[in-house]
Amino acid sequence: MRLTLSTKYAILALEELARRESPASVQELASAADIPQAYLAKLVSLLVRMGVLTTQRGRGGGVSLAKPAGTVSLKEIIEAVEGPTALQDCPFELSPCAGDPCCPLYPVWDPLRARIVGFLAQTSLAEVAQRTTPKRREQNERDAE
Amino acid sequence: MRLTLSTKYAILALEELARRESPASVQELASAADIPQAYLAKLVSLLVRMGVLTTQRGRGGGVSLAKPAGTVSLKEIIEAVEGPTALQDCPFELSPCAGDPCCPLYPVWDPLRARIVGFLAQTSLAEVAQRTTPKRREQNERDAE
DNA sequence: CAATATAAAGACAAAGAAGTCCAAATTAGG
DNA sequence: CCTAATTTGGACTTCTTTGTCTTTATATTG
Repeated sequence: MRLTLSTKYAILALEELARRESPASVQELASAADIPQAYLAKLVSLLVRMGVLTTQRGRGGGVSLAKPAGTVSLKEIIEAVEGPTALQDCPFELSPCAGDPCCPLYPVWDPLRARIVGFLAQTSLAEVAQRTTPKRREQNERDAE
Repeated sequence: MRLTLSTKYAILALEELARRESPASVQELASAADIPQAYLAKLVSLLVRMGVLTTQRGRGGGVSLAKPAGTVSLKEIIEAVEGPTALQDCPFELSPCAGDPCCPLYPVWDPLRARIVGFLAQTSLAEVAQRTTPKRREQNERDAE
């Protein structure tokens, strides 16, 4: 359960993409979601390798979702960015939590973790994109200043 | 909710200390809890400044808890190490979660966060030290190799 | 006082995350 | 074919975390 800024960027960019019909360029996504463009370009590259995005080079090209937004879970995105085991271990790192009942925090942490992961697996990009209100977008824009 | 290795080290070292009656040297703690000694020395120094530990220099000196282990919460320790707001924000960092209902993850994350923080506030170092079984200690020692 | 054991503090190195820049490859349109 | 718009890839910087090393300050014991 160690999430970096890259996860935030990935979710924000994919969210933005899910709200559009047509492909968007990295530049458009970066400015819409307020993400450093060159950094996002690398993230996009990673997400293509992980099968979350597809891209089209050249004029008129851009980035598209590899699957419908309703079928992409947050869990999938996080694992693509942070690695396949990112959601398994305890944030305290006292030990790899999933499967070590000897950890003193295990009895409390594990059920919570299970609920979080369950939620992430259940929640699709489409839902997040829809749930993000215009109000929140304005807030983000203000934060950016 | 951004926790680093330092938090793990702090909890392990304090746990070890809580199991003893008398002060222990940084060296003893480091080897018992398998933490790099010089790094732990700095952590101890921080925890002294934050009022969690007291130290005694010179021969026969060492590190002691500033308060009884039953009165030190995990929350306190985490905030001492990571900063006072470490437990407030969302691990996805989509926005500062505590108090931003516009975040699309807020409705799900915030109750979970509240439960985690509640647990951390309720759980004392003494409980964790007690709950840590000898089996776990052996496991940690094996892991160290 | 001398020797020893200890914490404290600072400089430094290593590794990873975040961010920037630039050149190359690819595609569309004129 | 040429140009513009794109992604791709690599080199590089900067910052934070983690880790090491050395010196200094402080206390105890004999």
